[in-house]
This record gives sequence, C-alpha cells and structure tokens, in this order.
Amino acid sequence: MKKVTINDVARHAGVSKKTISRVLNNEQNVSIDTRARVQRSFKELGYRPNPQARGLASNQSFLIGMLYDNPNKSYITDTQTGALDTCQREGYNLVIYPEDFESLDLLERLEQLLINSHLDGLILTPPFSDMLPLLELLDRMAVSYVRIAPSVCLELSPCVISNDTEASYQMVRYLISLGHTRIGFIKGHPDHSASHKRLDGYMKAMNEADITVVDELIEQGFFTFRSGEECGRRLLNREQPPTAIFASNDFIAAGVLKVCAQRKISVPHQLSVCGFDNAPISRYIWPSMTTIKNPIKPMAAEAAKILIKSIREESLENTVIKFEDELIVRESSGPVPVQ
Amino acid sequence: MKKVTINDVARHAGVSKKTISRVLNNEQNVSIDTRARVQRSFKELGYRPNPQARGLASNQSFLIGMLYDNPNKSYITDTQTGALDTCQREGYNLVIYPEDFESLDLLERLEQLLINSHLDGLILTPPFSDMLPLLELLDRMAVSYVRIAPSVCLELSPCVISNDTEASYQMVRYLISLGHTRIGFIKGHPDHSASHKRLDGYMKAMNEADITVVDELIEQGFFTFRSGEECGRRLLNREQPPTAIFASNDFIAAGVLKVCAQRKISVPHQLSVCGFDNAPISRYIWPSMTTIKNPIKPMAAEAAKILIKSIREESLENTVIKFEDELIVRESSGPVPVQ
DNA sequence: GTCGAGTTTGACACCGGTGTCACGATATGA
DNA sequence: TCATATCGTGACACCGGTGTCAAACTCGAC
Repeated sequence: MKKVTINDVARHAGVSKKTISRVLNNEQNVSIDTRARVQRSFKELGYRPNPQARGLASNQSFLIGMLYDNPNKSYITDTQTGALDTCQREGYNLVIYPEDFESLDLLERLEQLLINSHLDGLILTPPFSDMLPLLELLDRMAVSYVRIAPSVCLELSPCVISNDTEASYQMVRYLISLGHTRIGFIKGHPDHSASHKRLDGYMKAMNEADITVVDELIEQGFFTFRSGEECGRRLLNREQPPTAIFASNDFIAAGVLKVCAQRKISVPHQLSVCGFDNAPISRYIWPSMTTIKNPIKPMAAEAAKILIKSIREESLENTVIKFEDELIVRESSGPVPVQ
Repeated sequence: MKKVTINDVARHAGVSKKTISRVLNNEQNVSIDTRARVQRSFKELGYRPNPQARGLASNQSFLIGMLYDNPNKSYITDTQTGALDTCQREGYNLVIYPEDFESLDLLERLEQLLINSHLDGLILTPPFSDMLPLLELLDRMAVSYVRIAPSVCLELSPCVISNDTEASYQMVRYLISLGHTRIGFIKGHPDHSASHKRLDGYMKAMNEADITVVDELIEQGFFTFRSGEECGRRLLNREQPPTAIFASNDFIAAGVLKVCAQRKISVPHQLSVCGFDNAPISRYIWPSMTTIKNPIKPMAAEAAKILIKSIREESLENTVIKFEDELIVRESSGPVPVQ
C-alpha cells in the first residue's frame, strides 16, 4: 500500500511528469498513443493523484461546502445526499456547515470558516440563500456558490428553485374543489422567504375563487410543531372555526393534528389538515397527511452540478433551474363536512 | 483579499519560514519573545496557513469522514453536528459518506473513496461499526478510525458506546412496574447489533420478574414504520393480545400507534406503546411516545475527540467511553388496564 | 577560561503536483 | 523552397508549507 506518485508513473510510462499531468487533467495536445500509454500505466500502478498536491499547485481544494440551518432533518439529509451524488461523481468532497442563522456573529464566523477551509464552492440552502450580506462576502472572497430556493436577486448567482407560490396555490385550489371555503392558514417563520410565497399562493387561490380572506383564519406559526399546536388551538377556538387548515409545513400540521386528536375532532371528516414539504412525519402520523412534495434530492444534485460547472469555467451566465412541486393527497383531507 | 503566505509573515517578523512553522504547530524550543513577535505578525497580517500546503508537506488532509447508513435522519444529523463540533474546534473538516450497507460492492467502493480522499480519520456509525471486513481494510490502509456504538471486538479500536441492553431492561422494568405482564416486543433489523441487545434487555427483565416470555408476543420488525404497522396488527390480532408493546425503535412504535388509531384502541388506556431512540416523531405523534433517549451528540463529539487524539499521537491504547441512556416517559404508556 | 549539553534558529531539500516557456517535429501557405 | 503556424513534449520554477541537520548561542560545572 505504498504511495504511487506522479514520478513513478512518469518513469513507468517513459514520459515527463508534465505529460502525466496533462493526461490527468484531460488537456489537449497529447498524442493518442502517449495518452493511451499513460492511462495504461495509471491502471497498472494503481495510481491516485494526491488532491493536496494538486490543490496546492492549482489553488483548489476539491472541497464543496454546504451551509444550512433547518430544523427539518430530513430536508437536510436529502439535500446532502443529493449534492453528494454529484460531488462524488465529479471528484469533490462535501463538507457540511450547520450554522445558527440567528447567531449574532454569524457573518464573522462564516468568514473565518471560509478562510480556514479554502472551499472551492459553497451550496447555500434557505434561509442562507437570501442572506444578502453573505452573498457579498462570498463575492468579495471570490468563492463560487449556488443557491437553493432563493427568492431574491436570482440574477446574482446560479440558483435552483421551485415554485412555492404555485404549489401552495394548487393546494388551496384542491381544498376549494372539495367544497371548503373557511380555509385556515398557518404562516411559517417570517425569516424564510418560503413563508411569504406560501401565503401568496393561498391568497391568490382564495381571491381567484372569490372567497373572502378572513384575518382571523390566518395565524403566525414558526415551522415548529409547538407553534402548530398553539395556532391550531386558536383556530379551532374561533366562533366559526375553519373546515380546513393549511399549514406552511408538516411540523405545524402535525401540531394541528395533535390538537385534533386531543379534542376528538375527526380528521378528515370534521376537519381537513394539510401540510407542506412531505417530511417523514407526514407519512408516519395518523391520519397520514396531504402535503406538497418538493424534489429536494434532484434539486440539490443539480445545484452541485451547476456549481461545479461555474467553478470550472469561471463565470458562465447565471443559470436558474426550475423544479416542479407535487401535490400528494393522503388521508388528512376530504370533502367539507355537511352541517 | 490577497493571500498572506508564510514568507510574508517571515519577512514581517524578521525570522525564517521554519520558525513561523514552529510557532504555528506549537513546537517547543522557540524563545518566548520570538513566539510573541510571530504571533503579533499573525494578527497584523491576518495570516491563515494553507491547509493544502500543510497537508502536502506533512502528509495530512485535515479531513475526517463520517460513514453512515441509517434511515433515522435525525440520528444522522445529530451525529454530524456532534462530531462537527469537535472537528471545527480542532481544525478539521467533516466530510460525509452516506453509503448503502446492503450494496454488493460496498467494500470496493469504500476502498476507492478512501484512496481518493486521503482522509486523516473516519468515524463509523452503526451498522458499519460492526463490519469486520471494513475494519481490516482500514487497518490495512492505515486509516485511523473510531466506532460509535459497536458491539463486537471493542478492543480493536477506540469506541464510544452506550448500553442498549440496560436501557431496554429499564424500559421493560418500568412497564412491569405499571402492572404489565403481557408485554409484546418488536425486534429491529437483524443486521444491526442494537436489535439483539434491545431484545436481550427485554428478556432479562422478563426473566428476572419471572414472567414467561411468550413467543407469540415477539415479532420481527425492521426499524421501519411499515414493519411497525404489520407487527402491531399481528400482535393485536392474537387471541390474548399484549397490554403493552415495546418496539425496538420509534418508527416501529409509530406504526403500532397508527394501527391503534385505526382500530380505535385508546393509548395508553387500553394499550401502552413504547419506542426507542427519542426520534422527533416520538414527540410529534399523538399520544407522545415513551422512549429511550440516547445522548447522540455528546457521543459523536467524544468520538471525534478520541479519533483526533489517536490521529495525533499514533496509537494510544484503545479507549472505550461509555454513555448512559435515559428513559423518557411520555403519554403513550400507563398502568395495565383493568379487565 | 574551557568544555559539554541544551536551546534557539535558519538553510535547504522536499512533499506531489501544475504553470510557463522553449524546443523540435510536422503541417500549412506563399 | 522557405517562412510560419500548430502540435507534442520536457525542463524547470513554483505552490506554501514541513523535516533534517548543522550552526550559533547560552549556561553551568570544573
């Protein structure tokens, strides 16, 4: 298991180091049979280039970072595996940076991390995708990055996005088609741009169907289970409670379902409850939840792909790639109850 | 944002590169005021050593890998953040390797990964912790590693462990103390050593209390929600169904709870249901679940710590560090129903 | 005052690759 | 036929640090 270096290969193939390097990096201007000979030597010697040395010489690290702060563990791991899929194929390692978005010295911390790690590129997930000061920092430090699901300044960098507004709109249309008109809505964390988009979709569908949006049917949640319990309780305490509740994510919806169970409100017969994200809990809870599925893994994989492209060919035009969400109907939604 | 190299610092401090390097690595035999002067230059110039170069020269990568294959997303992210905590403090990056444990060419894939990435160390999580051929491979390739929660050959490497058998034993004792004697058990995936330990704890507690262990009250699950539904259904179909069901993890238990909800079996009044792992679902489901909490983050942090120690000081004796599990009583368990 | 041991420091090669440039060989055009 | 462009290749410096070794300096003991 002794290391095979470039010199060994050079000797074995009877060419210079530089030519080995050329073959390694797929450069042109290497004759066909030289290339073949070198590649044979690679095989025979089991040669693996040393990423440290390559990096030092060419000022790369073959490291891609992923920055996140998301309570949805399944979202995190899905994003990771999606991105990793591409990274491994392209010879990059993925290093992870869970960071506290609320932290006061966040920007400083991030700057330290970037300086220390010498990343080739960084994948930003919400809510970092919309953090303008961070984007500036990255520009200033000349670190390439992609953003997943940003909502502002799409022209600033390559991005992958889905259409939360549209998905939310579809969900509400679906509820309306079941006969619901008193549709409650629980908003997500105001720091996440997705929260606003999801509300927009709700409003759009309501307006389009000429249903008056009642303030008292809209509650402010925070993407957490607990906020779901609280908001759910408040909504169900109204004089005229809603016949359907659409929560901005599955955790909130799960909180609502818990309140229903406690109060023996039968879902979906007395109340429909819908979530957003297709988190595992949406499947594991009872009744299983109607929700929106976001193609997380493919999005992350694509994000990594365009990031690597932009690392390699210095500033291509800033691609924005769109993905479609999908409405998943399960047991927690049904026709409006007859009075 | 131009790079400051070791030469710049050397010039600025009026000493040689080598002395800078000495200060950087906290070597002894540097006079106090030279050290102070160099450190001042570090500050003033904002010097950051280049990990690539350091790695190339000293044959390190400052990369620690984490290998896992676990359906429990929250377990994964907790392990990651725990380990990362230590890694960042010690100047290492964490790179992640989700791999399919069932894959046929697993060992080959891993070998490739290791060769390509030049890791300084690797953190193994179950079920990889017990994969002997992998341990051999790592030894052969001279890659340091720690194992989290292994159950075989603890002397082979540094490990962090908790006592699944004991925790499971405590859970069953708790159920017995509530008056239960017909206690069903749903086993976990046979590939995970934890499954066997959890069963052992069950057996021990039952035997100790002189309760006959009935075969028909033990089912084979697979750590999945679906297997929980199936096993739950079977257990509840028995002529004499159990009054309590202890599932080997929370997903299984959630499946059982779903079956109860469907059949309008009131938990915990007619049936107690307990899980293992304290996954988020155990809190978000209704009724919230009695379960076992494993100190995942501290364990992972400690694992990283002893790994780094063993990387630095070549083969210290193989530490094994123990952690305690904790029984968390929530709403899904209660006294045995009166007939 | 001399000697030996220990401390502090720097010169220089080296880690394993890549960038630059120059050279010879072959192809192209006038 | 000769000048010029293009291709294929290697010599050599260089990326930013660390390891080795020897020189210079300090200090206490004799």
